[in-house]
Amino acid sequence: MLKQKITLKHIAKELEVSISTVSKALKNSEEISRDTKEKIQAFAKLYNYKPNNIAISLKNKRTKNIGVVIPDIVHHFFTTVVRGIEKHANTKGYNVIVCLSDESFDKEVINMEMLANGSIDGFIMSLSSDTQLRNDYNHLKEVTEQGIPLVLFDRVTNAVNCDKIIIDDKMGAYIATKKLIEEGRKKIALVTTEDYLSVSKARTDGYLKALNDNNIKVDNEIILRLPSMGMQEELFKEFFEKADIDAVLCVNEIFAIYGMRCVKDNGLKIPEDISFIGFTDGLLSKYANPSLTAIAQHGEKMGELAAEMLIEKVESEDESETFQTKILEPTLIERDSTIN
Amino acid sequence: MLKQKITLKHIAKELEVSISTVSKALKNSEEISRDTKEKIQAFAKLYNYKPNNIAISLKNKRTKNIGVVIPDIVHHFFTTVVRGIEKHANTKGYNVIVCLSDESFDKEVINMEMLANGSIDGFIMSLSSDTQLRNDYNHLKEVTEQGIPLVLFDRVTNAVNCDKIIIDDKMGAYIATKKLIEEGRKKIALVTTEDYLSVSKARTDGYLKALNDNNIKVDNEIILRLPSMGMQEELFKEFFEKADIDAVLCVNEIFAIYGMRCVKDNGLKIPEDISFIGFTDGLLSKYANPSLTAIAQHGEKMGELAAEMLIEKVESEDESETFQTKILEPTLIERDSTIN
DNA sequence: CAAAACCACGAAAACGGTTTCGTGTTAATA
DNA sequence: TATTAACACGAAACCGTTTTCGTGGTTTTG
Repeated sequence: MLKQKITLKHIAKELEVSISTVSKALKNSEEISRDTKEKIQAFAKLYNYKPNNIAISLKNKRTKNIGVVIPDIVHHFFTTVVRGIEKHANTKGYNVIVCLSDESFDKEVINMEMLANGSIDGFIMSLSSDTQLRNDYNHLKEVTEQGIPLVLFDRVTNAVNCDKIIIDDKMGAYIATKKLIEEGRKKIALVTTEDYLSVSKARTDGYLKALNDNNIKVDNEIILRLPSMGMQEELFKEFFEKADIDAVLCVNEIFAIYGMRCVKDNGLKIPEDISFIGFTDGLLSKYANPSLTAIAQHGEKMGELAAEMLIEKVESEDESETFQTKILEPTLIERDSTIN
Repeated sequence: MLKQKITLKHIAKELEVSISTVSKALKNSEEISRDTKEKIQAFAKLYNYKPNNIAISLKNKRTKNIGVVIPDIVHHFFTTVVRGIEKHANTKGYNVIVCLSDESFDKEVINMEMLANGSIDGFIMSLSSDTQLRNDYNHLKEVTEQGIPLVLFDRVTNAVNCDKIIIDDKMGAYIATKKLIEEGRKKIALVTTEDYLSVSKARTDGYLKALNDNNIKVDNEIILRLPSMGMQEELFKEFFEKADIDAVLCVNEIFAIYGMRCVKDNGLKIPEDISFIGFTDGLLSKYANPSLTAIAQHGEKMGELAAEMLIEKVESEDESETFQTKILEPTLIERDSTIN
């Protein structure tokens, strides 16, 4: 016994007026007489009429949907970004369609093609590692060529002309390294991933610059480059056993937490003997023991800004192809893994 | 210089055939001659024709979108569920629209009303705490009365007739408590939230039952009920200073991590002096120090199953109103915060 | 009192597809 | 050769809106 959704046609038939009259009456058009409008509006309210979004989308060529394509959602940073996007989108009456590329190029392409066929008004995305590795961005270019606005965040590329929003990863690594140097650390290790991830590269650069600026010689022996995001426990243990270091900068939380555990197992005290700073101020940093001094990425704000930039483009009439790249400043959150 | 999306109409005009012929040709209809089909298909391929999703949705009254409404996304459990949903939905050609209720009744209502007007084929949701507190489920009933399939997960209610999927929280608390008892613990504390959250209540029940089954008297002095999800540090410290306990069961990770820190500050050793078990096996449990023995909720599987149940209902023709409640079994993941 | 202006509403096209039904042409049958 | 069947395609309705344009009836104006 379903309460079928009521349409303009139903109302029109019931009230013996035309569909156009109903449509206009519900929009409070001046064309329609007071009496008729009241009658129609009352009827619509009584039967809880709500216009069909799909029909409106078809007519307006506007879906009020934003497509968000990210590599992973079980990842604190991306999650906070999604929250930021959703938050802003919601206030503007937009819904968020989330697609996961799972770090795979193919999935990224499929998801985008799917959504690009009318399902969304614009994209917000962060590149999969696979995509960055292949260096193939044709799927992004196709989308922008069709006039669909695109905002890239965090993992971006120069190969595509669109709005971008990143945090200054180089600066983040720089201030983190500087902090360690100011503590008096001389042998600062870096734990990172291989360079094809744009962010890892930038962070490494910041680390190197800080060392150079402070006349500390770079020692490749105390830079650990992990082949992928997966944890390689042996590599870790081995590194921390033989490395002669008094501070560690890690490009993510998990590396930092894991590193801290290794050095504690080796009998070192944090932060007395060795300091740690990790990227991405997430749950782990906050609740680690000792709590981890971290570089905050401000994911939520990033999401909000991305949504704002996108919706602005979506709703603006002018087709001018001017794109901006916003750079957010990271913040050092001092906790117990460094000396205050 | 935009490459406008090509439509059937464009193809029809260009090839001087009717729109219907183009439509049929692209579906490889027997009605159309081999020659014409080849010509049309070649042309469509060349210009990369893809049908407009919105138009198809309007015609079919099927959007191939699933609406997911959850209280929060920056929460490991919900995140894993979303991943599970997305994973299954993706294989079935569905997209996932994520809406956050932010634990607010009003937002939950608004989001559902928004999506219910044709944007989605069905809902997967977990109730906001506000909704559970008010005990008002009319927005859910309206949706189901309109014939929109609904699957409730984790935070569910008996007040609504629909498919549900939960984990056996009572059992989870029971096996956790039992594990602690088997370790020889006698004074097992419980750290929980107030009972209006269905899951907290079930977990408390399991805890109580395990104590009863093992003839341990319930001591209300060692049960800490926090008013909300927000951390109340003082309450924590106070509790752990005065409580005479040798084990702790916490209804979430954060409570457990924080509790562990408190008792360590008090000079106790984990797990020698006191054991900890926490609910929701997330990142924190894995990377805590010591790592936290936890009750795994299997969020991803839950999401997959929810999506499966929903899509089944969406695609099934029969209108039979038979609903099922699936109950997943939680698992104890033993780590270093308990004695093996 | 005829012409112009206004009012209140309906018809129809449009958005981009799918699908049913009809129809003109050719080929097979009686 | 007349009849019928098969073939290949087009017209039109439909999904639920919005919006432009037209029109019959009433009111104002000259």
